[in-house]
Amino acid sequence: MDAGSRLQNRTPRKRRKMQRVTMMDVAKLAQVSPSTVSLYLRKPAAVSPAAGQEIARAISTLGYVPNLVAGGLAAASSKVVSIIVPSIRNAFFAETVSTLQSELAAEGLQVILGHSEYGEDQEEALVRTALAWAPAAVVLTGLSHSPETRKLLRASGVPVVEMWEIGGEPIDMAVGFSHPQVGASAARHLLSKGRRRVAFLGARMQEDHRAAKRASGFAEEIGRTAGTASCAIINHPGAATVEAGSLLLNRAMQQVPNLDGIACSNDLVALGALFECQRQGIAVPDKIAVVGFGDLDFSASCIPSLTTIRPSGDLIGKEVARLILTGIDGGRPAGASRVIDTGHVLIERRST
Amino acid sequence: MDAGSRLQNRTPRKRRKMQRVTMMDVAKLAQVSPSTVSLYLRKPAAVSPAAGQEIARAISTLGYVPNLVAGGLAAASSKVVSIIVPSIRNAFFAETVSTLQSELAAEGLQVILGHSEYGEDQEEALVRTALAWAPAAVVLTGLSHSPETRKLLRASGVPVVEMWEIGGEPIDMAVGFSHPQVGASAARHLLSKGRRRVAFLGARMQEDHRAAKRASGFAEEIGRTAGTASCAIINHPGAATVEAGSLLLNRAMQQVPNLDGIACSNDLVALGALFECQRQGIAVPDKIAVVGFGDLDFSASCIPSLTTIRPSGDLIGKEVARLILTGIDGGRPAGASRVIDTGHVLIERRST
DNA sequence: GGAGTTCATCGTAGCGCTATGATACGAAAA
DNA sequence: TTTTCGTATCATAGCGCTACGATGAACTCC
Repeated sequence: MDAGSRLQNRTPRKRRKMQRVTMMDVAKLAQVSPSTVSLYLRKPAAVSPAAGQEIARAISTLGYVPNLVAGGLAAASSKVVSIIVPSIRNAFFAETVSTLQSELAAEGLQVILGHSEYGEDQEEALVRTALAWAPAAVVLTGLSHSPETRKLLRASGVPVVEMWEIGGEPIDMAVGFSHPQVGASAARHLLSKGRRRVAFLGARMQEDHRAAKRASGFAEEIGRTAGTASCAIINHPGAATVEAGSLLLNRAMQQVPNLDGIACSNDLVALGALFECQRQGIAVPDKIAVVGFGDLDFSASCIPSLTTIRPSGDLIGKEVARLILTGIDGGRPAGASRVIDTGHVLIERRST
Repeated sequence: MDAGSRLQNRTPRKRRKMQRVTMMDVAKLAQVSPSTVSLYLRKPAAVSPAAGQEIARAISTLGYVPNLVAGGLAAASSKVVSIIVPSIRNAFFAETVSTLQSELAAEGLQVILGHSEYGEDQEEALVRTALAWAPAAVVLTGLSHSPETRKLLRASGVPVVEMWEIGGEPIDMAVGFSHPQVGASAARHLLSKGRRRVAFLGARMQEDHRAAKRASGFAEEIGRTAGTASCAIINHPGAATVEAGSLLLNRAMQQVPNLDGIACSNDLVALGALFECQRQGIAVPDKIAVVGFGDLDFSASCIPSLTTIRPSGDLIGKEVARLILTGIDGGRPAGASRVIDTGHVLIERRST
């Protein structure tokens, strides 16, 4: 078949003609070109007030909603930030994501959420789909990722922020604090209260590397002063819950005779330990001092109120947002400012 | 200037040539056409095993990541579900979102998250941007929305699921339970325990309409048996926290002499009340019985363990996912199945 | 008055993919 | 042998928008 006949029987195939209102419709009604409408939408100051008003009127008359998918394709970068956290059920990450979402939304960026359930393979899959959106940035939790994940992200050229942990080599940028130092702070605090027979109660530490690092920071600091013999690290394979706290306390008491202080990887665990002490009539802090981590909602109000370490998930969210936004505005921060230490604060209350 | 010269000085403008690996590159390497690659990616069974293998090899060699933005534009519907909740810090919604995200991710759908902070205007803005993504579905919380929000969503033709509440006219589909009935259940339970001088402790009830409905359901049921005189509804303008629970309990005791039972709009509030009782030496449940709502992590473990109502945020998430997925597969459910009642369960523990 | 300089606006080529209908090629049926 | 049918593959027209460069008109400056 020759080109002629091929051309001949080419029929203009019709496509599901969306009756979506397009920018073209707005342009026609406002008597300007589509480019002007696009320009108005992106930088209103660049079009004349007269035209601007006309366009605004047309938009509201037609109920025009811009198609960000098309915009993203044309601009080769969508107004999307992909956030991957281990679990959104975790109050820490919920707080960070919440703050981050607010800050980014204020600049017209959407948040796409994924959770990895502490699995590196799952994280890798999430990163893969995340990149498929040509996102403005990708936010990951922690510094431990599969080599493939790092490769993918590096190759993509997309700004990457790793949050909730510093102290290693970030892929691109990092915002967080040092987990070993958190453990050490807890240890020093217990030591300062004269405790020498202590334990660290953690949950899911095979997968939650950050919790594991808090534990080893704790053990190291204790070892320096009191010797390792009197420091146990107890792990609960399941999630960090109040119930896990009860179980862990009992195991700790078995393992460390005359236990007089515990640090918990999470305030929920600490609360569980507190409840268990109450149930067994163990005086807190007289007999056992308790330090938590997270400064959750209830920590100031429980009985006794909980000494804990506040990591400021909120501040992390804000800093991540700042990093992303300055990154998008052009100059990506270089050098030292690529890693931000948000620190941690020990809040002393009645439980120690 | 005539058309000729216009044509003449048209230079092929170069555009920031992304060196992104495209489907075309894969096609070239695999010696097939781009359509075949696309087809393989969408329905692998439709291409021959030989071609499929060749394509798979090319994809992995090049590290090809499909561009979902382009795909979404071409297919006129992106693989995105937009979820809008009042607050992700709230454990209820965190649970639902988490479940929903997992279920949808399994089908290749992404979740875009927004939170409205209980503001209808903010919700409207979120819906507007959500629609700009041509999402596969939009998920909202509750049945109360601004008229403009309803109009936008109806006009868009996008499947809409409203969750966490039923008992009104949904925009499209709804999954949840009746909040007045939850209040009534709590009331009946307290009445069955012989309590007659009761209060409902709520937070943020101006904005949180669902909490307000639980309160009025509670008051109504109490009024039917014990008369309204002995039932107070106390509201805390701030968020539903443990601390609010303490404050609210004190106000309730002032307002209702010989208070002997409380229902709380949230387990955190109940926990605060429990702590306050402990602090003041008020016996629970002997003197005051406490019913919560939510069955949060700590509710089974606290002292005394908390009688509460479980709304199953998890189940809601699953059902919403099911509705969305069947909707996408073609036939949108009609009639009664557009509203799913996930019910609620009262879990009796030691606090009553 | 002519040459520059702004400034607002416009025309249109892609962005990378999917959907549509066409087509090539065997196998089965006539 | 011819016709029909099915299957695998292909070519290409958009999807709706943004970015690029062009075009005039209005000003400014010698």
